[in-house]
Amino acid sequence: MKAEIEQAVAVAFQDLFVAAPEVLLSRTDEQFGDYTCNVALELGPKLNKNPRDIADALAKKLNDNPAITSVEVAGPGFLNFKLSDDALWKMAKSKPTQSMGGKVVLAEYSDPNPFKVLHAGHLYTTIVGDAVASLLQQAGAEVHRLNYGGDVGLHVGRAMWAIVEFLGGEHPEKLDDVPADQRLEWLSERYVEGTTADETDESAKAEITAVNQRVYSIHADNDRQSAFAQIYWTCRQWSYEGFDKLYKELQVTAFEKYIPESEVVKPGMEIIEKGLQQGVFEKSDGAVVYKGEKDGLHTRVFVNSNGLPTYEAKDLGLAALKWQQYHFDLSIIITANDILEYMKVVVKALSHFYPEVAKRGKHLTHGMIRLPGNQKMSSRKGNILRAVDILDAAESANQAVNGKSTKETSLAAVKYGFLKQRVGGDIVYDPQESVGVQGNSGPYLQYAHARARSILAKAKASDQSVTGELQPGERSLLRKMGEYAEVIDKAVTELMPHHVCTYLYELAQTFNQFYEANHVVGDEREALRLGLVQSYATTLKHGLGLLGIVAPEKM
RNA sequence: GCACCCGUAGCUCAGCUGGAUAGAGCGUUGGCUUGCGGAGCCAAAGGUCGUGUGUUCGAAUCACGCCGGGUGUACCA
Repeated sequence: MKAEIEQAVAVAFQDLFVAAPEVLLSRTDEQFGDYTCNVALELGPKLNKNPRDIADALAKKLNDNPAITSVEVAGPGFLNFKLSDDALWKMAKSKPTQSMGGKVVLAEYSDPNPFKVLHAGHLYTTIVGDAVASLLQQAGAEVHRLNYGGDVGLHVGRAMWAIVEFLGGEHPEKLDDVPADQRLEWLSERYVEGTTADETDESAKAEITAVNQRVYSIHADNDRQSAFAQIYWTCRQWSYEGFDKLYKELQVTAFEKYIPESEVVKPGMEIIEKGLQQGVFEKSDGAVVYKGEKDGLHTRVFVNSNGLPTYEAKDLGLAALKWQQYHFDLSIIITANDILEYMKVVVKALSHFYPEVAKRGKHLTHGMIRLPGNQKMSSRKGNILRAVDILDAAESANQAVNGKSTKETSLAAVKYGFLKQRVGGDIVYDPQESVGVQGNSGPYLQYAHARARSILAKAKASDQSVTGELQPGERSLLRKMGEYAEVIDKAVTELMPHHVCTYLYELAQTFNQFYEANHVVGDEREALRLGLVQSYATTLKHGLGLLGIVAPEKM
């Protein structure tokens, strides 16, 4: 409908003034109409004409469009369109655009590292990534959800060193003594110990460097036998099992697969070799570096002086691997913004080998996840904000505020609390507010949905497909529902799920206003109004579904 | 130093491909209930959109400077 009117305006404009403008309609305050268009204002000066005259001429020409009941010229030259009731009904039924139809999209997010805990940032990208992936999927994309994590690297060296210390030597059988429900906790304690030793103890540091090398060797030699390797594989498995358990609890869409860093070492190193020959990379102080200064960036180490690949080299390998396996149209990576500059260097280096891959990549970044009150968290020493801390906080706040806590509401609280904020800056998560019985929260929307369902349940089964002339309150509601498809399209284009949150909340408010003033069950307009309620509940549920939030029938 | 990000109501945030009186939630103050789920609705108070200049018919939105906060800046990820 929007596109049709834009087209009509463009044609009318061309008829009148020859010039062919790009016409964009936007939503406007209901007091002005349904859509507004400022093309006259934009082009008036260029055509040396008074914008109001242009607008008047356009309005006259557009007045016979059946979808439009009135075109008014307002202010300095806005064209305000009021749609017919028929058009509104049609729009409320329209589906979001299949703008990604047939496209292959990779979505990489969450990315926790084995041997470490899942922290609040991982939780955030898990939830946002799931929503972004769902949005793209509904737009027709073939989405592959990928999870990449460091099963090799310095942090593993640190953890493995401390694990062996703890076990009093390379005794894999002693791992049996660690209770199954405490494995993740136990591993992260070892990691913290290893990190402390690495930073404070010179001899430990040397040992950790050696242990790190040995971990790489496990993969290079495909070692499943040695005592050291057995410890490694067991602990890595513990990590993956722990991650899976959390994802299941979160009720997010399952990942298609994990890509462990160890698998991208080889392809990464091959690119480094090639790049050294071609002069893309150079040796410096025993390390292999990419000099980013020539591109306005900075120099980064891709292979350290011990001959081990850094994250940079592995990321090159990851990109190559993804490309070979999927030949994607778009590859999204969601991470914290502290690696933004880093990623630019990697992408620049990558563009020498896979220019198309570099072009099709999209890096979404987010800020710190904080609790209210600005509690400082050090990522170094283990006193970080963990994923489970957030979930626990939501649950106890739910209990405290509402006197009861269900999994549905607690999860909705966390997910909506994260998602309603624009992806980019720091995220403040307030458990109290997120479970809030009033206000802009996940549980509020769940309640709004349940209430609508309850009205429908109360009504006698009747024809809910009645359309017809609308009264003001009905019209406002239907008008708002018609925005849904546009909002989803916008969220897809911008990869910004928060637009969906903002909209759903506004929709619920619009409904509540309607509901306050209009009876549904038993009213002479019951059939038509039931149709509106039905459509509202469905829209709400669908929107929440895209955000990964369930909408129960009852609460 | 250089690069990038951020600065909108007491708090947490929308709005940013320039447009009509800058919007929500929480909190504060007041009102609405013999009615479909009051977890609601209505209303009030609260803003030099960090700051200055510029571009424009028009700037929270674009450009540049400044102030304030954050992150990155060679062998961590």
